Amino acid sequence: MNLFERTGKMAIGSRLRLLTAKVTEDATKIYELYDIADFSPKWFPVFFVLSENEAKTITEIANEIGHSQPSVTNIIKEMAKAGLVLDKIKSDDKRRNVVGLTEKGIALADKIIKEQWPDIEISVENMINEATHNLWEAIAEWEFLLEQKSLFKRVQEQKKLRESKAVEIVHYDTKYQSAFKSLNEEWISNYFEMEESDYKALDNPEEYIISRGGKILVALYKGEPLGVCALIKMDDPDYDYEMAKMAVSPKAQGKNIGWLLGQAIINTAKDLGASKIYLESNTILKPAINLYYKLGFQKISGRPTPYKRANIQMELNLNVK
Amino acid sequence: MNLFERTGKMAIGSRLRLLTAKVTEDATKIYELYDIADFSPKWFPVFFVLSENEAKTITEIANEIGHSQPSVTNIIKEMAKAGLVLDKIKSDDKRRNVVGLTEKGIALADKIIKEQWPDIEISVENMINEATHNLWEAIAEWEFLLEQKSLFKRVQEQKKLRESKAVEIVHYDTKYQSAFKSLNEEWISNYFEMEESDYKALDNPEEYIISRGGKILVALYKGEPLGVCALIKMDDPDYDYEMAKMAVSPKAQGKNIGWLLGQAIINTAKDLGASKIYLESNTILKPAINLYYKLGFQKISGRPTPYKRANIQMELNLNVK
DNA sequence: ATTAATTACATAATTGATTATGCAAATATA
DNA sequence: TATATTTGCATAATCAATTATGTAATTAAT
Repeated sequence: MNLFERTGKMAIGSRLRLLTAKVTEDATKIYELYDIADFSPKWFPVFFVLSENEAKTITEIANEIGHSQPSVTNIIKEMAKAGLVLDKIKSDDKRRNVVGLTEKGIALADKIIKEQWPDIEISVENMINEATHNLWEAIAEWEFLLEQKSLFKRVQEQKKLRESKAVEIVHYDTKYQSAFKSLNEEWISNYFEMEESDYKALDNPEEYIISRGGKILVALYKGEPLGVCALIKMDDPDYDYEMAKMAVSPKAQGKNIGWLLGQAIINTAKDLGASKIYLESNTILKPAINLYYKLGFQKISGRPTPYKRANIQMELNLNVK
Repeated sequence: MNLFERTGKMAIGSRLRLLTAKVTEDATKIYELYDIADFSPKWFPVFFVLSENEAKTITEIANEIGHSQPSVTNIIKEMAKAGLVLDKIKSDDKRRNVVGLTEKGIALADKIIKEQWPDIEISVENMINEATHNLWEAIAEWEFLLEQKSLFKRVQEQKKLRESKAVEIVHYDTKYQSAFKSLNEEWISNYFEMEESDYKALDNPEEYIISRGGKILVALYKGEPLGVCALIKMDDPDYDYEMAKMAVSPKAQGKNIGWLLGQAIINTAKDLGASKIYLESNTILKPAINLYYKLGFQKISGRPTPYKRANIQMELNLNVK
C-alpha cells in the first residue's frame, strides 16, 4: 500500500510537496524544448505580471504573485543580468525600484505566450480532463477555504470538539469536595482574596448549597475533576438561582469545559423550573465574562452583594427564547 | 482577477507551491497544540515509516517516502539528536545504517497517533468535503498520470501536434526547385556522395520526374519549404511508383513533417490508382527506415538498383487494408 | 584471487525559497 | 518645523530540500 494511503490525510503537506516537485521537475527541459535558454522557470510569475502591464515596483510584484519581497528582488536581479528587465526606472519616490521588461524581454514574452503557453495550457487541461477529480478547481477551493480559516484553526476546533466529548458532567458527590474547594480557591486567591463566605460554601457545600435546594455539577476529564459550578437557591422574588463558584482548572484550557458546565447548569435550572438565573463577577475576569455573555447572560445593575470582589452583575431569563 | 486565472494552467507549479506553503505553514503550531515540542514537522514521513515496523535503513526510508537519501540522512541525524531514533543499529552489512525508534520515539508515536492524528484526519477530511472537487483524490490521480507520462512528454507531444497542424503540403512548383535540390543535397552529401542520377533528378525535376508521370510534394512550415518528397513513375510490372528524394530540414525536426509528407505521397499514389509503391534506402538512416516501417512499408530483397548507396529495399501494398 | 563494478551512506555544494535586519526616503504627528 | 513612524528595498542569515562527490563495504567478473 502506498505511503499516503497509510499515513492518511495527516501527510497532505508532504504529498503536495512531492507533487509540486514532480510537476516542476522538467520545467527547464520544457523551456529548452522551445529554444528558450537563459530562462529560469522560477522567473515565470514575475515575468508574467511584467508582461501584462507597463512597469511595477518590487513590492507590487511580490504581493501580486504571493512571494516575499526579497524573493522578487532576487529574481529581478537575475532577470536583469539576463537582459530581460530594466531595473531602477526613475520614479518620484526614490525608495521605489520600478522595473519593466526590456525589448528582449517583450520579445521573449511574445514567444512564450504564442508558442509555449498554449501547448502547456492544453497539456495540463488534458491531464485535468483525464482525471475524474479536477485538481485545478480543487486547488482554487482550498485556497479559498484556507483563506477563510487556517488549517491550524480547524485542527484546534477539532481537538476541542473531540476533547469536549471526553468531558463528562456529573452531580456533586462528597469525593469531589476537595476539588470543589481547591479549584475555586486557586482562581479566587489568584485574583482576589478568599472571603469568609467563600470558606463556608467551599468547606461545606452540602450544608450551604445542596441542602438548601441548590446543585453542584462537576466536569470530569478522563475521570479527573477539572471543573466545577454551583447553582445556589436564592431567596429573592426576582431570581430563583444564582450561578456561582464556577472554576475550571488551567490544565483544562481549550477543552470547552466552561461552556459545557454553564450549559449543564442552565439545563439543570430549567429542569428545576427556574425562570431567571443571577450571577455576579468581576470584569477583570475577561474570559469568564465573555463566557457568560455567550451563555446568554445580560448585564444588570443595582443589586446589593455580600462579595467585595463583585463589580458586575448579570442575569439570564430562561423564559425568553 | 486572480493571478492564476490570468496565467492559466501554465503556472500550475507555482500555484501548487503556494498551496503547499499555506497548508504547511502552521504545522509547527499544530504540534505545539498537542504539547509536542522538539519535533520538526518535516520529520513526519520518516517518523511515520519507522513507527510502522521495526527498523529500516536510510535508503529504504528514502525510497519509501520519496525523499533523496541525503535528506533522510539529515533528518535521521536531527531525530537522533532529539533522542527519537537510534542510529547505526548493528547489521551484517557494515555499509548500512539501520535506524529504529527509541522508547521515547515509540511513546511519541503513540501520542501522535492517538491524539493529533485523528484530529488532523478529520479536519482535512472536512475541508475535502466542504469543497466540491476532491483535492486528495485529484492528487492521487495526478501522481498516477505523471507516472504514466511526464509533463515534459505531454507538452512535447502537444507541441508536435500543434506544429504539424501548421504544416501545409503543396504540389511542386518551379519556385521550389532550389529547395528540392538543397534539402536533398544536404543529407545525401552528408552521409554519402552525390551521384550522377541525383543531379539529373534534382536539377531538372520537371523533366525527370513530373513530365514522366510522377509527383513532387513540398511541406511548407510558415510558408517556408522544409520538406520534400517525390513519387516517381516506374516502368516495372511489379510497382507503379517509387517513393524517393524524401528530405526534411534538420530545422524542422520534431514537427512530424516526414510522417505528413509520407502520408500525403501515399494518398497521392492511391489517387493515381497505384497498387504498390517501392523505395530504396540505406540502413544507416535509422530514423528514415523507422518512418518507412511506420508508414506501412515492408522490407523486400533482390531488386537491382542504380544507386550505390541503397542497401535496403521496401514496398507498400496499397490494396491490403 | 584479483580486479572491477555496485551499493550505502556521509559530506559538501547548490537551489529556491523564507524570515530578520538595517537603512534611506517619505509621510504623519506634535 | 522637528521628530516619530511608516514604507520600500537590499542584504544577510536561515531552512528544507536537492544534486554532486567521495569513500568504505560488498558483490560480480575475469
